[in-house]
Amino acid sequence: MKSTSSRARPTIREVAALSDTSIKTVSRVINGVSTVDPILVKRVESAIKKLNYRPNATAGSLRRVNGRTNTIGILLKDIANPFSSALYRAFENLARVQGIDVIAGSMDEQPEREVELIATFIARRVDGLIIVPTTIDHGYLKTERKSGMPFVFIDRPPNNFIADTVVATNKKSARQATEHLINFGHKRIAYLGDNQEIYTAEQRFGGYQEALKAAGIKIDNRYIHHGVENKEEIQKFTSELFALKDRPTAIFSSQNFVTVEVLRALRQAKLEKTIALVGFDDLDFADLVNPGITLVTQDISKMAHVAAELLFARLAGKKTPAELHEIETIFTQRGSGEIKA
Amino acid sequence: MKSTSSRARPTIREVAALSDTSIKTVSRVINGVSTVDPILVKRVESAIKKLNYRPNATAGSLRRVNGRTNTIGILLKDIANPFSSALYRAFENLARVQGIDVIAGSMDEQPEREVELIATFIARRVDGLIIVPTTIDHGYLKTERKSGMPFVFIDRPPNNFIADTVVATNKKSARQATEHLINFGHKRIAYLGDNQEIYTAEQRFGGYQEALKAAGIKIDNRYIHHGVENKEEIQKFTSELFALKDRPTAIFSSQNFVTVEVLRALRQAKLEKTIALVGFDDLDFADLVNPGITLVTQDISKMAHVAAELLFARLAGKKTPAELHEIETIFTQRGSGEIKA
DNA sequence: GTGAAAGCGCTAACAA
DNA sequence: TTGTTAGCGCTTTCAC
Repeated sequence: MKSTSSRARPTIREVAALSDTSIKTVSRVINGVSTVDPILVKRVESAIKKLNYRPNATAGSLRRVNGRTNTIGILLKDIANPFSSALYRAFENLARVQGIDVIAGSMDEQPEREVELIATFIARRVDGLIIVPTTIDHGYLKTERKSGMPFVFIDRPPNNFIADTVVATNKKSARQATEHLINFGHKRIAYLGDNQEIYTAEQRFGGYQEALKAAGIKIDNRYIHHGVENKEEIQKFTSELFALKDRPTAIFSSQNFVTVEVLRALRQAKLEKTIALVGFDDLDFADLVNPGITLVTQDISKMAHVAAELLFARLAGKKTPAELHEIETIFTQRGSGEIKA
Repeated sequence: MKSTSSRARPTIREVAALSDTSIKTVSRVINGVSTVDPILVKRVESAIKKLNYRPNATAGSLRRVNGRTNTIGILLKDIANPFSSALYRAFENLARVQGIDVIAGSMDEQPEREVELIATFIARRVDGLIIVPTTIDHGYLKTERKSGMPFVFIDRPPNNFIADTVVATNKKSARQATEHLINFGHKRIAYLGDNQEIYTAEQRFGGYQEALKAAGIKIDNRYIHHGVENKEEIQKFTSELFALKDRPTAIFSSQNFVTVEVLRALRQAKLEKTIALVGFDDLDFADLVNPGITLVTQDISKMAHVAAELLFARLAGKKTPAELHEIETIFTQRGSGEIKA
């Protein structure tokens, strides 16, 4: 037998030697197999304590029959964004009760970063992957699926790849939000949102358009802005908007940080009580400003639950076709959306 | 040789067979060893592509000479809290450039959860650990250090355990914030903060006390509240506070979510322009309410940088005594803290 | 420059 | 119930 190095971590072999039994018995004790003599269990446990032995989980999964690492990976837009971190936390809670750990990565909408992170996670042999995808052809995942790795997409569906997907009712909810403004007499309604290549932005803009069309309101491109790279861009667009003779009487903002910038611009122009505002996504201070901000909120907890259940079911062997789940949103009126035209 | 199962992932052995070379050469190609014949490199690379081979990182680290997994663990209070997620993101960025992955866990101030998560992370053989500790005796980590695992504590120091620590200048900054209120003529200044067993709360309360003492103001316990389990509790305390005949003319709030609740209470009582307010921690809407909220903000990015550098230095073998770094905060006046008594 | 053999720490299979 | 042996997929050692 090898000499016990005092620097390195003790291994299962050293525990077996100290407790005068075999490594297999130690393995049984570690894994809580009930058929071990209680006396041996005691001996092994005291040896573990004495040596401060910590089983090596990565070594264990190497030979394990299903090769599971009890880890899932989650790819987010940006963990520092409240939507992402709330999603992450929801998954953390759901995974923990299954004894599963979560590893995460932020992609910042960069496709090459998505590919890179997926490669990293596969190299770590995660059991499954939850993905808020970037705008990219996901065909490259097809070969990956052959190895049995389950994927669940959340917030946006994949492109050119079929997999379980959980999204909010983006189009329908955006339409309802816009109709809400129309019901308050608005006809000149501005739209600000992200690049239309992004699924959620495209859907929400679609809902906005549907509402206007249904109400017989012509779409005016001067009121519409896609692509919100940075705050300055939003400030520039809104200041031009507010300067128009026939400026809009209401604004629909299709994303949380866009709403924040729009609000900032409205307050600077002292128009926050004049121009109506409805936003998509939650803001934790929505009720703290005056007027409060009327918002369409995604049910993040529900989305995470549905996605997690799907993933766990796939891990448990569920073989049915990929499912698409649309989760209802929550609409909360707080004042900004109820300003009349 | 074993037969190639079409279901399982290909291994290095199958790549070697297909490229008609040895597994050692494949290993060299994967790891970018330069001494391989370019022709062999080509053959191996095309076999990798053909088989869609993905190296197993966990298997690799098992035999690797330093045993590194290129993973660090980070233990947070709650990843859904903006302070935590900003920290996480900062570490993610810093680790990525070193080719290191980050795994995280939320502890919700529960000591048993801390112990559990540390055990999990050690079982995964993380190379190092960044910890926002709960209130617990960290003596149990002493045995762990013998195995060479570096620990860096952030936001709060460990108890009964010496390790690198990065904190904000909590006491000094709280004192300055309180002095700021005193300079605006306030003598009745309320304090709301977390349980004093929590280091940051205790330090910040200490700074508050120092400022009052230095100004010759007697501390009035009716104005002080420790322990902020839930929102209702804060609402209850503030409503009692506002009902006092000699109610405070200013409030110092020692934590982000406490400030939000205080603000909510002030607005409900229509006192937000009457009672001054200074808060510790950042709020992303500080400039969007009226008056804007005067805040002491921690330099999260700097804290993460310093902590990460410490950790990487320890991983690189730095053996000097444990260091304590105090990072300066940023004070931003926005109106709420400049209301006169 | 290349490869055969050993072994990392653990679990599976099977024998005792 | 317990232990022995093989082997997970890779890196290391060392000989060629």
